[in-house]
Amino acid sequence: MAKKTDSQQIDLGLLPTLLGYRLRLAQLAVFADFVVSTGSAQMTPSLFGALVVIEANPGLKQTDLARAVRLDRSTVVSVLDTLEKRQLVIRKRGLTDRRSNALELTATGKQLLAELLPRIEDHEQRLVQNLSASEQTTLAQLLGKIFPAD
Amino acid sequence: MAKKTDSQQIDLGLLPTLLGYRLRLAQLAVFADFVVSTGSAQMTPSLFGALVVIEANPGLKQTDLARAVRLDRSTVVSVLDTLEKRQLVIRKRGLTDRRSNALELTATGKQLLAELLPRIEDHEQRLVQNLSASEQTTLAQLLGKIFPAD
DNA sequence: TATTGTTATACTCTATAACTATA
DNA sequence: TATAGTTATAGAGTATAACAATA
Repeated sequence: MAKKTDSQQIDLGLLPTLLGYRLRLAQLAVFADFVVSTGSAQMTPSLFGALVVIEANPGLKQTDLARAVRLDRSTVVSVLDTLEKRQLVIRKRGLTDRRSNALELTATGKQLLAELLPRIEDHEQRLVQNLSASEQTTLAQLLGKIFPAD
Repeated sequence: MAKKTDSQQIDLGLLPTLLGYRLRLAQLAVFADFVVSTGSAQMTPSLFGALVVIEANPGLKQTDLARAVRLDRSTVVSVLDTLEKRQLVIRKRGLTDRRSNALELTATGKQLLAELLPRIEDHEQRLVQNLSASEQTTLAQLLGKIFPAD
């Protein structure tokens, strides 16, 4: 029996013209692919981001990490709890300031990150596979103009 | 006294090259501006999206709305509870199928949406103010290629 | 049997405020 | 006094599973 209230084509109105709507859809797709790409590692963009920043800035303190990844200090605590529980990161006592922690990747953390990098590369490629090289550059530039943040 | 662990420039590593990172930043900016733009109305992109879709498809049922805005049916229940509590939407009993609700904007809902539209217009303009008209078109196209969804 | 809306529940992500230890 | 990290707590936002009414 055919449906009474026939669903099929719902009119999205002006939504598709809104940047925020586009971004949300794009992000849903990105997140889903990210998780698949990193599969067994139980990774999320946020955990991965923390690993990357710590690797690039060994010894940085939590407050700085928080600013870098745009999270509250308290939020970073739980990110690090997760990472430390998985033995990917260690919190060393700050040398000069004993209030702070000096964050570093463990050997395991470095190894995982190294393994992850090519997968993230693939992930990135998959996302933009419908774009030419120049389109990819353009997209990055345009997004950068909306929110400059390198 | 100057800071010991000098924060300032944290290296974000490869993050700025990742589409997901760019999208997240862009979305943070969009959301913040959206809330400011709609200010007094206590709006969110998600509530606004529901209003738009209901206006464009009066009488649609919750399941269809859920599919349209890519939320679970159960999630849509709470969205509609909020909207109905604010008297912006009504759930009418389905005519042909009494299991379903036929969703409609109330007069208040239509009015609010009408008032909101120019503000959303401004909001959108503000976001892309650093882009030329052609760049705006390009951006929409490129995002559409990554996640085609009109 | 299947679908619609709903509830109960839970999980993730995030922030605010207050605490402690250090400075 | 001020800062670093932490805890306790709470609020969005989301989903899954099970349920009653209806098909």
